[in-house]
Amino acid sequence: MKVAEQFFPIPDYDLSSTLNGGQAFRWRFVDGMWHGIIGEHWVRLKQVEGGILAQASAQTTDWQWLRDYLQLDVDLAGILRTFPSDDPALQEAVRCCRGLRLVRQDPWECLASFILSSTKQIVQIQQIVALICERFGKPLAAPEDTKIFSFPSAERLAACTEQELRDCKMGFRAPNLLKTARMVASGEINLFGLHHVTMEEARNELIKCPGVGRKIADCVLLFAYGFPQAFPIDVWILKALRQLYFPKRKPTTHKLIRFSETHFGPNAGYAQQYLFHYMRTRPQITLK
DNA sequence: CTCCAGGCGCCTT
DNA sequence: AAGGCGCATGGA
Repeated sequence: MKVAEQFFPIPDYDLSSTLNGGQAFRWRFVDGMWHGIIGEHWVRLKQVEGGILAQASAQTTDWQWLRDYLQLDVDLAGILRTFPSDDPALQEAVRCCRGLRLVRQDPWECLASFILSSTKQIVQIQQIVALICERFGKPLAAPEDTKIFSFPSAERLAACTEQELRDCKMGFRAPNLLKTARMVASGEINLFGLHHVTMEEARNELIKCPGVGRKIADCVLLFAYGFPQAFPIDVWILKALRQLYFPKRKPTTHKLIRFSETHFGPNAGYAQQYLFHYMRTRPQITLK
């Protein structure tokens, strides 16, 4: 197999916690490499000394799509310095998964994936996403004999029946994904436009989609639009915030939203991802 | 078997 | 404003 190969020198980039940490759902670890699809590119990434080794199709000469996705130009150390210094729990979470990053995803793929995420475990979300890609995605030129597909466009999903989507095991989320796909395909929601408005305006637009509330909107704001202060509060973060910061009381999600806006600073979204990963990988330490 | 999963929307107080 | 509940499906 002929492939193009490129080395990206970068410190503090942990592929495992980044690609398998519940931000994106199409990465698989095979024979020591992370296999993924970004737009219409297949790619394989390997964690090596001092950076990341990437393989892509042989005709690849421009790697900017990968640099953008991995956010290689982000100054992680600078971001970590904006975290509150008087927060031992957060500092411990950072020590525990140093090199965890946020990637920059396609808004439609991110929105659709997180509509499928509600009350599902990450493994199941991965399975559902894999099914809709196989069935409704565009076949892509693949290395060796593997079959790979793009993430299905909003237009393609908009043309599905609700039953076709239910057959991908998404249950009650099917009508939400279908209606949202139709809103995006028709232009009723303009996902491209949200790059140029404030976070609050973008959130208000996203929440118009059925099946999209505050939490899912914040995931899209953080993982696709790159608003670093977006702070999605799911059940794990809810537990973390209550146990770490309010062990006596039991504040509501609304109160915790207020707390997160002031406590974590301009990169609250990164702090959220560290706490999320910390809770999921070491729930028994200090927190239970 | 029961409980719960990167929630949302709608229904009661 | 705050809390309860149903929603499909499958792991643990």
